[in-house]
Amino acid sequence: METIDTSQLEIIQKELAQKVVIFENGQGYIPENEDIIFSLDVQYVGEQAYVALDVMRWSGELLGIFGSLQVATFSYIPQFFSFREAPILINLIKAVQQKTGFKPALLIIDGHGIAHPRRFGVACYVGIETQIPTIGCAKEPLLRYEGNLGNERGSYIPLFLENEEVGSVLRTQNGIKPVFVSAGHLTSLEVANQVILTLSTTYRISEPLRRADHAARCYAKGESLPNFSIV
DNA sequence: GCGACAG
DNA sequence: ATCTTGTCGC
Repeated sequence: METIDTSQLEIIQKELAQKVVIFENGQGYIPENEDIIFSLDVQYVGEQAYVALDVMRWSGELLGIFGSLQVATFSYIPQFFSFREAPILINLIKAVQQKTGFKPALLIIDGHGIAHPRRFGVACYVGIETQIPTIGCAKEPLLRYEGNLGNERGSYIPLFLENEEVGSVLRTQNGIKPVFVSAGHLTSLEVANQVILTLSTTYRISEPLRRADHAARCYAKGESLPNFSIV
């Protein structure tokens, strides 16, 4: 087992976090019908990373799902997840843009944005590197929170860091465990919540992230899938 | 000091 | 994330 000095990584995170731009509610990126949205997820087999990227329009149209096999070069450390996964995600985003010509207006990442101890989740890393508006949506919280969440779809309670609202505990389906939403770059928390809720039509997880998750799983198992192309 | 800790 | 059985429900 290799011990890693996370104190140096914390310094790097704090520096990079200064490049992150989060807008107040009502400002920054707001989705429009023609906008193309990229949503990504990864399945690991050891250090082999099977990455999938869903392409859809905000209007709902599915344009395709793309994948690539990459190798993770950084181990998973809680709070430092971005150093492992962001480079992998960025590689596929750039490859898909280059090979298909799709220009994403928004990226949706499986993980946190600024709802992170040093305001630098994986969605922030991807955002500042691509300079594309980015939202993070995680299945587990990284910041502690208190309060009672309403049982109905759309209920949410804020996630605070040093008295600042940095994210939301958002219920996407009635009576179902919530997800944890935050802005990653160039958008607002309000838009992040609205986008995730709007795209979570049937299940706890939003449709594009579910498709990416499913595609990455099939890809990792060598199973074929319609609309899926390796880039 | 001890526990908790995205994927 | 992954390792894992049966089971419930659409």
